[in-house]
Amino acid sequence: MPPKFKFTKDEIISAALNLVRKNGMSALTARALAEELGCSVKPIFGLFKNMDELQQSVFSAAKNLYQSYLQDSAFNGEYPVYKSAGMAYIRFAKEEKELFKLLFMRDRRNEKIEENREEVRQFTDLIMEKLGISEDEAYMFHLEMWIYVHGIATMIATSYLEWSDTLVSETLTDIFTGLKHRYLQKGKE
Amino acid sequence: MPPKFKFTKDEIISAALNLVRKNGMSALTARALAEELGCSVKPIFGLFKNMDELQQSVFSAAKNLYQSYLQDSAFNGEYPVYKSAGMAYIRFAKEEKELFKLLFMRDRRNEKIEENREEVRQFTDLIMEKLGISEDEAYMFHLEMWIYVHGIATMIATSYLEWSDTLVSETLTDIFTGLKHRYLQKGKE
DNA sequence: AAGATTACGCAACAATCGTTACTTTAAAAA
DNA sequence: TTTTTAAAGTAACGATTGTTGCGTAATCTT
Repeated sequence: MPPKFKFTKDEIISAALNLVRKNGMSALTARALAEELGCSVKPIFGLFKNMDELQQSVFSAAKNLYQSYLQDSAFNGEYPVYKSAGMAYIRFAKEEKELFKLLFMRDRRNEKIEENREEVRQFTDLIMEKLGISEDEAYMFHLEMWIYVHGIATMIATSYLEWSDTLVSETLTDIFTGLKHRYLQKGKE
Repeated sequence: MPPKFKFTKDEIISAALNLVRKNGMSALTARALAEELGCSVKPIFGLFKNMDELQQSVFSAAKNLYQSYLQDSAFNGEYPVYKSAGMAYIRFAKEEKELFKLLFMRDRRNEKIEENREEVRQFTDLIMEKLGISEDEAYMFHLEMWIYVHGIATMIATSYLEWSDTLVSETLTDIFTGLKHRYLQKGKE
């Protein structure tokens, strides 16, 4: 009886993500999104309770996009498993600067990295096995490595640094090697 | 003939900086600042052309505060000169999270670190002398070191990481040592 | 002490935001 | 074909922002 929906939730989220990836979350206004979709604001509020709910959806969509970067990098086989995660993080920072800021340069007062070791368990396990060090050491190893990856990524996302994939790759290897020597030496003392 | 000014430019900037350091630049509105000062918005626009000009002034004030961190750390003598700069950067990130974001986590499309080598000349000179490597190598050395410092600082500023000064200091030394070995070895090849 | 000058407080303006009555209209059901 | 139902369009509302005109009042000059 009623007219069909002009847009699906996914179409709206996709258009919203498009706005956000170009100019950040602040560019996501009801009217701007309506213009992007070529309609009034009504269809938006028909499918989403309010702009907050839509923002959450866009945030999730951004996470999914990052996950696809991780997957692609891992299955690509260009790098070893552990390294491919770092390369994906940095490539995401380069190609999706606004989304990277949204996901990884936001305030995290309620989710400290030190508190959710579980999330990085896959990485620490890899390192434990590869280097034959304890879990605590592997955790610190990964944290130090990730600080470096995060440093490069944030610099690239803010357009403060422009490094080629090759240079990034070489440097990550150097850093990894340096860390490895330090941690293996630590074990001998 | 006219009544006295109720506030000086510096007083206004100081109050504005107070708002920004607590809740970021978006918290700096004309009315909020007027409330903070206990006056109407008129005195603000009497001394500043518009809010943009005031924002610039607050930005400069934030830079000055960071400079004082650098100075204090350098003259303190707790760390070697080069290290004190990194420690100051990280301490600033910890104690002035919002100002750190404002200064060092903003978009820099027009001022790439690779383009203004001059700004970091003081550091590269230090490293050239200390390690006896070329200017290009010293620049890369500093860049790698600074990526690490920046990584820690941004994590701390976003409350994603909480490290004691001691842990930061020890880790920076380890990283520095690792880098030094790599760069000295590179020279021998 | 009176006058001139101008900073200040009040209140309004336009612009922009999220949100929502009210109306229109498309499309399924009769 | 007509009726019904709800999605979509229009346009308004209230809130918040920067900014400014107007009247008041403070203080220096005379």
